[in-house]
Amino acid sequence: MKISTWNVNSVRARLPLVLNWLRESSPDVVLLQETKVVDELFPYEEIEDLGYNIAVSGQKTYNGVAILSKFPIEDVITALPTFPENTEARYIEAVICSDIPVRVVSVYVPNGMEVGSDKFAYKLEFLDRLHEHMQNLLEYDECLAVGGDYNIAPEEIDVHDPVRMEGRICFHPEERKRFRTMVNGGFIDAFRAKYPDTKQYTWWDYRTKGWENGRGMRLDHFLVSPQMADLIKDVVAEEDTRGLPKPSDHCPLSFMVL
DNA sequence: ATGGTAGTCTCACTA
Repeated sequence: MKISTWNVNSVRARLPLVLNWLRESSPDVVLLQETKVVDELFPYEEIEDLGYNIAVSGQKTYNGVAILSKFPIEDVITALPTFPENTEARYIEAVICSDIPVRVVSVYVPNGMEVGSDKFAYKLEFLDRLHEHMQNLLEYDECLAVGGDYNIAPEEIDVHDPVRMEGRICFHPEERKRFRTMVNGGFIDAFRAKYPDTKQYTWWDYRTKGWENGRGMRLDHFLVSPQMADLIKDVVAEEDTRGLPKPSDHCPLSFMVL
């Protein structure tokens, strides 16, 4: 079984790339972020034709998350229960009915725009509320994978130039502290647990030609429960997709279980 | 380098 997360930066603009990737990479479960489409206009048919069930939480123009699964999807929640006043489509949770049931979350953490701005405060608040809910989920003692675009590079190894990046958006101490709190609270950073010393990015800036320059950040993560971590055989960032024509600025991150 | 690129019911906003 293979579970992937991918910030596609518009599922409609990216549809040919997404369909090709689904065919070639054939993940069993996919967590999408930044679908940028209302639920009625989601490209259900094209994706269903490849054998996927679909659950979505979308909105116009911005944000939007979804879950694709070759197994039945049950118990869908389309908002973060601990943040009811949040109206942006950044959270979807469901149970995947495979041999071993797996609870999955697709989350799109706010970017924060500029350190000190209202959007930065919103990012920190979202992370606090997310952590609160994740702690509640952890008490179920089940296979749980919270995947998505956290918009946080957790450690120095996760950015190209940590000195230059210090205190800037996605590498600010207040963001990194919250990511650490999640790990200290019992979650496992699936990629980092498997590869303690490997520099691996999942996002490269369009504007500064990050891909061409080999400069990116590791912003997309799977935080998993211990029960899930025990079953993980490997974790890979499928960065080849970033070099294709009309790419997303993020690449898929996937883990395999037996 | 307060630039640059990409996406969206756009000429402004988010990332």
